[in-house]
Amino acid sequence: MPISIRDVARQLNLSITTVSRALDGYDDVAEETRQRVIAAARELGYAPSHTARQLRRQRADAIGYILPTSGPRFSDPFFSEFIAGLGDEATSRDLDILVSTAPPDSAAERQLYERWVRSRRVDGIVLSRMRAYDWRVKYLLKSHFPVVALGHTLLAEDAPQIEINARAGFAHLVQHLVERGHRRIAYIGASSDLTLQVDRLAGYRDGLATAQIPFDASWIEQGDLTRPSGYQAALRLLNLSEPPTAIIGVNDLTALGAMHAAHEHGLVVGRDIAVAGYDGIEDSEHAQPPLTTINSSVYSLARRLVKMVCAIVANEPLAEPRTLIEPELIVRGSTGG
Amino acid sequence: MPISIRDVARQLNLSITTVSRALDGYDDVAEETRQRVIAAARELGYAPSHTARQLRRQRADAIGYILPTSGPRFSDPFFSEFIAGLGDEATSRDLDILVSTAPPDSAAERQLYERWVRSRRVDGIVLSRMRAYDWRVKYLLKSHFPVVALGHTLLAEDAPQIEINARAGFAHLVQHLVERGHRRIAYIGASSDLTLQVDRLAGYRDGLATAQIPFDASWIEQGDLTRPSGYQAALRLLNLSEPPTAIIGVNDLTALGAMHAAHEHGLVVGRDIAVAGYDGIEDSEHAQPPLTTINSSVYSLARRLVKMVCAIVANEPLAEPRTLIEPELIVRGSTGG
DNA sequence: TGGTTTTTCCAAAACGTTTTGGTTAGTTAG
DNA sequence: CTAACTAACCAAAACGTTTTGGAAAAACCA
Repeated sequence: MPISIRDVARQLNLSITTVSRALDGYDDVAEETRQRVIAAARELGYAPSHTARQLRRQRADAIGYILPTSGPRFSDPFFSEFIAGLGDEATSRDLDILVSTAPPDSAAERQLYERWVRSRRVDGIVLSRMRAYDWRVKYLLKSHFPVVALGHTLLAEDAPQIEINARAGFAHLVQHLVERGHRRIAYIGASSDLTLQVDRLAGYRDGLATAQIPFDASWIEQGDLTRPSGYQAALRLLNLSEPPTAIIGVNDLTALGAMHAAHEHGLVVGRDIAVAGYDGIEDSEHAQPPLTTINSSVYSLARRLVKMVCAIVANEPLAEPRTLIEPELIVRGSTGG
Repeated sequence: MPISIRDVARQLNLSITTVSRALDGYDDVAEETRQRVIAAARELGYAPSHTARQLRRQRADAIGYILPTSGPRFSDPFFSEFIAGLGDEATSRDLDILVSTAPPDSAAERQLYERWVRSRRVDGIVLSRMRAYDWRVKYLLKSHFPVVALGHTLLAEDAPQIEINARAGFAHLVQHLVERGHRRIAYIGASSDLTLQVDRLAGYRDGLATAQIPFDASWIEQGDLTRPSGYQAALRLLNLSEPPTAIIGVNDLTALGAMHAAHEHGLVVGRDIAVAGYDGIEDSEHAQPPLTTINSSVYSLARRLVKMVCAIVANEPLAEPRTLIEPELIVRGSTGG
């Protein structure tokens, strides 16, 4: 059914070698022959079998990304932006993104990564949602498998990465709130397994220290990076005998959930209470009022990661195996801006 | 570097045939031999090359989905839910989802589909955002390529599909608004190239006719399924000399944008104006007030589509080549519920 | 004219599996 | 004892390309 190179060769009474070399631009095929081959291939609708090329060239022409899903209500816009960036960069290089899904830190996740690596299903892997002692990094580095990460781990050996300086960003965010007169500043975090939590909490504490505000553990809550968990955590904070006058969410979704809780508590966000987040997802602009956040351009980060992993696959030296990007604070109505 | 079946065979002094048949469960290998093979494979960390298996078995073990992207601000939660559903169902079947990105109805999109089909890159393709005269359906059917679609086209021959009865859903939604006392009900749609627009507009008009409200073209606006376009369209509607008292968005993002415009216009959504959407994305619950919408469980639809395309790939008869699902109206605060 | 170089084609091997079609030794039944 | 059957292994072919290493004819130069 599908046209193979043998069909083209037969029609032209040439060898399959000549057809292959003609289509691939080898200079030992006469130009006239090349044009005949190109015309016949087009006429017959021939395209090389991707699988056969993969096998011969030892290339999958795909970059892998495992989406950390947790069931049906998986609607974090971070990931649709991230995948769009991965996809657009891959497409521009005639690569595809191979996507699979697994709950983070599960046996299923492990099996997937191992399956991909062992069977050479993809040429490289992009990681996100880094854990402090991330087995994925250990495994992939040990396997000498091309990998890049958004964010860092606390491991002695780490994957090549792009990192946003969240610690500085958070300190800056606290400073912004202090300048707005806030002294009771709460923080809703995530699991301390995730290095993003480690960094952002550290930044928060840096900011407090700089402003000489004593750290108070009752201002700390934990969510799971989702809007509902941010909502629940904020309800608890708002029910304190001395509630905070400002809440920082570990990410935008958490902060959006906290805004919801504040609204339900009869507070006017931006006047009675300040709320801020992190990531700069599109939803943060559309909140009411718009959410103050720290912008990390997810789409372009994703594109850079693909570029980076492709360089590794091609055995090119990385200009910068670790890139640290200074984030940008975007002040909007949710902190009275 | 990677372990091949030859390494396993050499270690056991067996043929590669025996190793292959032992691992694949053939009954012409002695049980004792099989156990030795399994142990050696595990010890050596052998996994079959996916590529070589693909070539021999003529299977890609992947389902393709091309994400209709339009640049960096691509953050429609519909797609992260959809991909999560695709991925989870595929994973449960030891398949992967191959994702690529292209602007809808572009040359790039066409090239991608053709590349995938011709090179047998994927075993089947899932389509969404159906166009009325969708070239993709024509091309894939003509190529006898396994394909399933979320939604229908207006073509004489259509792909196997799952369809939500949006027409009836919209009529019902209009009825709901009429019961709430609304007679000036506007509709913000999308491009009429998309069959979702054709169906939802028809349902809107059905609802007006049933309520004996004359259709008024000045209540019709067009967006592009994004929040910002919904916002702009709603501003225009609200600036009419006789503005509508209710606005229906073609999808939830459009409606959320319209809510934003209403807020800016000083209107209280759910009291001064009603707004409703379609899709039931998670964001619709979290709007303030929560958005009345028509629920279509994106995640489970995606899972069903994967199941369906796998049946086609396996040459199994489809229980239902066309499934029509009746949607559920979810009344929330945005329509005064 | 003969030797050397260049052009342009081609057979075979390679990639790593799975499947086909045997072969051989051991066992069983008449 | 002999013929038929079964168990359990194996070489070769297959999948569809790309690459290696020639071979042969034409062109060039002394």
